Amino acid sequence: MLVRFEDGSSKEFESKMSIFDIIREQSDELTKTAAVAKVNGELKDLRTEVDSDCTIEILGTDTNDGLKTLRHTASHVLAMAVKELYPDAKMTIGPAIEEGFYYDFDMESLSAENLNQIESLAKKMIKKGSRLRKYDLQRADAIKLMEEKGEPYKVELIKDLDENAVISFYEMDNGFVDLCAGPHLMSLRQIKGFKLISSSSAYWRGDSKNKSLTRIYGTAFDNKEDLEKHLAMLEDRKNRDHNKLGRELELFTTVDIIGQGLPLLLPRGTAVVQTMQRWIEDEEERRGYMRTKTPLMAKSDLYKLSDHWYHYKEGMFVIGDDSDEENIDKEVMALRPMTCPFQYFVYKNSQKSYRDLPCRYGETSTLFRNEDSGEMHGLTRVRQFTISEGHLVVRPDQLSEEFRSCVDLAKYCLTTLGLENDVTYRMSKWDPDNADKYLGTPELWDKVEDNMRTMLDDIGIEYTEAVGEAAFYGPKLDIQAKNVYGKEDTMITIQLDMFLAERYDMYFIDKDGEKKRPYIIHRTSIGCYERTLAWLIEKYAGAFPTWLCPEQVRVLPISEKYTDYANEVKNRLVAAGIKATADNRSEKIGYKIRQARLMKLPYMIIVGEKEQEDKLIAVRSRFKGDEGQRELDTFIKEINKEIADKTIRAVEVEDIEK
RNA sequence: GCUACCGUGGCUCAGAUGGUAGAGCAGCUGAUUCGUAAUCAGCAGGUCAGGGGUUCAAGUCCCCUCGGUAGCUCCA
Repeated sequence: MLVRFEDGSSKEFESKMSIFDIIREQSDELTKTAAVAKVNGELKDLRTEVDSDCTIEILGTDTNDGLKTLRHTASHVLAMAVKELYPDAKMTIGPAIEEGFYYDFDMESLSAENLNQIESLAKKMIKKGSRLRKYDLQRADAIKLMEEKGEPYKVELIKDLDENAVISFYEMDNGFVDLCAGPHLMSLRQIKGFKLISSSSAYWRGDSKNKSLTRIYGTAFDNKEDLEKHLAMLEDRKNRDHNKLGRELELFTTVDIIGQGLPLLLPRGTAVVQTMQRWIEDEEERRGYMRTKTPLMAKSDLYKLSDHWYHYKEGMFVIGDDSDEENIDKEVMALRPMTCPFQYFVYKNSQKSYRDLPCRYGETSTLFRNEDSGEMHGLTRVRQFTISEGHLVVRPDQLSEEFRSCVDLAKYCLTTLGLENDVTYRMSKWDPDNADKYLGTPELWDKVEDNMRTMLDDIGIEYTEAVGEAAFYGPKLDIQAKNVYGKEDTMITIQLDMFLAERYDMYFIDKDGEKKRPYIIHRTSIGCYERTLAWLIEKYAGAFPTWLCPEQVRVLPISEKYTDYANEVKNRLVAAGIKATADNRSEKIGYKIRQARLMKLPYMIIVGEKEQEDKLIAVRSRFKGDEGQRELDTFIKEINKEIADKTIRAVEVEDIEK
């Protein structure tokens, strides 16, 4: 057989051979770094035997697939160590994930100390080294083996496989065996950095009805330096975490007695949000939106009309008891979890002609959602939030153009905030296997999803498709972003809805004089302000672009002698519309600068004898450090341009201290 | 909602095995009047999240509630 290699070379082999042996024929060195291989483009374990002409791409531990293989093998080492220390632990699954691996066990939960013990044993095992031997069993034998080993979860996994599936196992030198499809490293010696990160819990098969398992997260690398770098990066993330930074920078706080998921925006946080809100409201109005202001609550009947009541009552704050038979006539209200029906009634206030469409309604809308207690987090998952909500009522022939304009607006917002490269687009589809969760028929869903796909392809954005992520009334384009810990959230969503117009009996009179159903686009432009603020804090580590800063300039007199001049400068800045303050405390200049830097201010103006005499100012920025003296008017002109243009100024000097 | 961990002055944290709370920063007062990331001194500040229990004695042990963190599950 003829084996072709990635580099273009090829070699003839007599008989069938494992990929590993083929690699060894090539070079002994290569066996030290090779982790896995692609045979004719398909990922294969190095133990795989080839017996016909093929192309082989050898993937080292420095490649994505190679590192993934290494980490998968590391998860087996973890399992081996756990089984040695906790023989009663039952193994379940242990895959490689983005930044490492995890393994789920049915066992007691673990303390940090337990984790350390497991880690040291695992490291010892790696140091000792072991080859991994792979062997296949028929289904029945596989079940028998795992029953003998007392691994009920493995038995369950095997039973899910096809009757005549061949099931592979990997065995270590010490006899530790794990059911696994592979691929795996040939031996443990390639694992050079191993670290357990945390333990937590996870449900068996990801279903909250199932048993809660103990999950151990870890990571592994093919060299120590990368591990160190990774751990340093994990540490650095904490410094960007909005939940920590946002409190330090006095942007928001929470108060036990006020309640979970109910953050208080402090003056600084409010200033940032207000700046965004004014910008977005103006921008939307420029784009033909009409602003509404609708009630924060309504009778339950309103939500019944849309089916929200039946689909999401658990997620609503209901006022009054609708199960109280005695007072069946008593009004039951609910705080609104969305704005849709309110704006529908704005539309329905007058009869609409085809000429009136599209109707674009926008509202800075406060919503209430009764999230489960374990779900709340900082500003990203809260029970009350304010969103740049909007609904477009459109004729079918306008759908495509209006959808595009919504995407356009969202992209404009992202670009202006400097976030456009940090998002991914996801088309969220319904789940035909859970049809009762959705309104409408499969035919309609197929139609509207095809429609969305066409529009997305037309616009030319790259997107993934996700089953079961749709709203109950239609598919969504979700714009996703990851937080500092890599957890993904929806920042912006644009949804197609072909059901609710009928529910609320919305129509327009078409050219032919007939009543027609409009389509509705549910959308947000900048998302909800709390979540977007959180995202911005993490993106900029609290050092917002100047136009968003709650305090743009702080005037720092060298000593109290120059307080009057400092105030004069500050007053002129404020009069010019700049968010400026003066720090007139009798502190040394270095101290004042330090504090202003810690609060991540973009500009400091330092005034002393020289400036007062020459009627100048000395500028220090977080972008360039000491920028020297200039006229105040020049500075005002420059900063006002920076604010008006929403410039994102690049930082040219590094912080001396974090 | 589940599992685990955590909750000590505004903030960050120290307070083995139960013996009656301590530091730094911030704050206040005074001194200092200073040229680009921390001037000095003094003062004040805590029913140790809340409630219940065990004990001669609880910040420390147990239970409940509230709140926080991580992961899971959920997210119109």
